[in-house]
Amino acid sequence: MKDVKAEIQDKLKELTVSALKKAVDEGVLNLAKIPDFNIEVPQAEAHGDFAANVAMVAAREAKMPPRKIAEIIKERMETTGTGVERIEVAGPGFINFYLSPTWAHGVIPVILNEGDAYGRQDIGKGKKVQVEFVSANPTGPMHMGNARGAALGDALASVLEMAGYDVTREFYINDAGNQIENFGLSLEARYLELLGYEGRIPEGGYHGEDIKDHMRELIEKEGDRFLHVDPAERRAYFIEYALKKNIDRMKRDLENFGVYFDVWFSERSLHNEGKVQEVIRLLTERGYTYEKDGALWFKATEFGVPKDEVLVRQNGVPTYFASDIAYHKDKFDRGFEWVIDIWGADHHGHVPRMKGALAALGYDPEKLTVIIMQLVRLYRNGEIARMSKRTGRAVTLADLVEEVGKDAARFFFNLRGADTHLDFDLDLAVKQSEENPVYYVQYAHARIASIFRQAAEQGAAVPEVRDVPAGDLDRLLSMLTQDTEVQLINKLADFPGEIRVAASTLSPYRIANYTLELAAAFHSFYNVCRVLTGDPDLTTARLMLVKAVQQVLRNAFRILGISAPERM
RNA sequence: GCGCCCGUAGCUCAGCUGGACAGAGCAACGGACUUCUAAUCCGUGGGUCAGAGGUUCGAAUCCCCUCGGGCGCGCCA
Repeated sequence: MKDVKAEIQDKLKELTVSALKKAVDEGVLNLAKIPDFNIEVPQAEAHGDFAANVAMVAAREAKMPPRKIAEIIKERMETTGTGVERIEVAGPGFINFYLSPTWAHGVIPVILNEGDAYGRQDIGKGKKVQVEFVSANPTGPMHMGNARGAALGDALASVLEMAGYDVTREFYINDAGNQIENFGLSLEARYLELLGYEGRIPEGGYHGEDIKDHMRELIEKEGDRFLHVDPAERRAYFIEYALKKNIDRMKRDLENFGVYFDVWFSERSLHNEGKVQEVIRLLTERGYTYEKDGALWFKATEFGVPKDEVLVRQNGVPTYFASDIAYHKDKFDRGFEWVIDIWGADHHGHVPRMKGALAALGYDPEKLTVIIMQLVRLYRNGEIARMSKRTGRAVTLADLVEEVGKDAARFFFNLRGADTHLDFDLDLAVKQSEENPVYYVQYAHARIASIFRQAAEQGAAVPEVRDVPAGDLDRLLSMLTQDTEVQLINKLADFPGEIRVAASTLSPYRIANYTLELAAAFHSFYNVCRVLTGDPDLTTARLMLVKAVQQVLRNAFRILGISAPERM
């Protein structure tokens, strides 16, 4: 919960504000109110540890050059006992703060004390949020797009948990509608074919090998008895049979990918419980529907959507849209205060009408956030590979895990934002698995584990922080003054802030990038500083440092769903 | 045609939600293992931030337009 860096920034801001107030009181500076400014970290080290942009922000109102304002504030800054070593005015008017190199050292005991909880924040304040992701059609195996969605959604859910939200992971099973009809017809066609009869897969049906496999297996178990069963009846049986197999397999594949859902929500249950009919009735009651061409339409245009949408087809069957409205209504009725959906880019047109429908029902559309994830383009043998599961040739999530590995795949997907169009070169990913960046970050963890094994042999151990007298702790940690040590410690102090930003911008990829930076800082340190030295105090201090690094790596890995190996 | 996303080094991408000279990895080249794992480190070269305007003290970042790529615009999901 503690954020050493944010505390320093707050303190510097307070110092700056009071200096500025003083100047105003003295009449040297003419400002009606304190301007909105921030304490940021300069990208160039030479510019200090922190910098305030207050002078530039205030320049217009104060009618004074920014550098002059900065000087005025600087002269009135009260820095005794704050760790600030010097202050300089630079560039267009930045006030740069140079702190004692040990300003962040206090983060080490914080990390060691908080352990797995280090980085946890409370910006969510326990708010109930649902993250719905993957939600792949249960008509076949999951593809690369689903894999990306799984990696992204799970990491996002974890980031939100770390940020203090009460998160539920949910998978929506599309076990109703047209595609299920086609699924049944496809299964039936294969069944007939396998028994030497003529079968025809309908337009929009499924041609994959998995459909055949299902029926082959069924024939082994139950023979040809369905030849004489009423077609509608046998299709229903085939659907039940294959759907269960597919869903079980999806659960298994996702678990192998390290993704676990709290809720598997069936679309069919919405129909069975009359919730689809109810939502259609409600929309009609509220005057947002009309009949045309024998179908029932939703007046989406009243909500800024380009065209109205069909809710119930001419044949009386509700559309996917209708059940999706019922589904989202149900989400809010279950008490979620915030609902996040992760959809593929091919569904983005669905967003405004979904929000429109929620508004029509009297729900706040702002409480629904839809993350549009750009599609994965798969390359194989240097060519674009079609990902349609209907060709039966697509690389599945299970293939990916087997070929590339869970850790590499999950890390790779979370290295980029949802916005990026992702080209996944399968050959390259497989071939370069040894060079995959995931090994870089995991190696840092394994190296630290190795140090501890070595330390144990030598009888050196990391002391429990609570066993070390406070004065002693400061003395030990203040020995860590080499550049690589200071940089590494500063990086550790960044973690809580990274969690906050990743959560508030819904960008778990930041955490992956952070692990790369932290690992880089550690590897640099490792090549310069020996941990196990002849000096017991220095050894203890460095053991605490690398223990803290290992802890933060683990916390980040947990979010990303990758393992923390003890050896590599 | 209209809407959404993207365009940063040879390649893949960051760029802290407007800050001080644009960064990293891969690829190329040159160095570092009798010491806790060299799956590592250190160094060198490389960019008109697609293009043109605008807002601002200040723009890769925000707004408008153009060009290029992806995806949508179904009584499919």
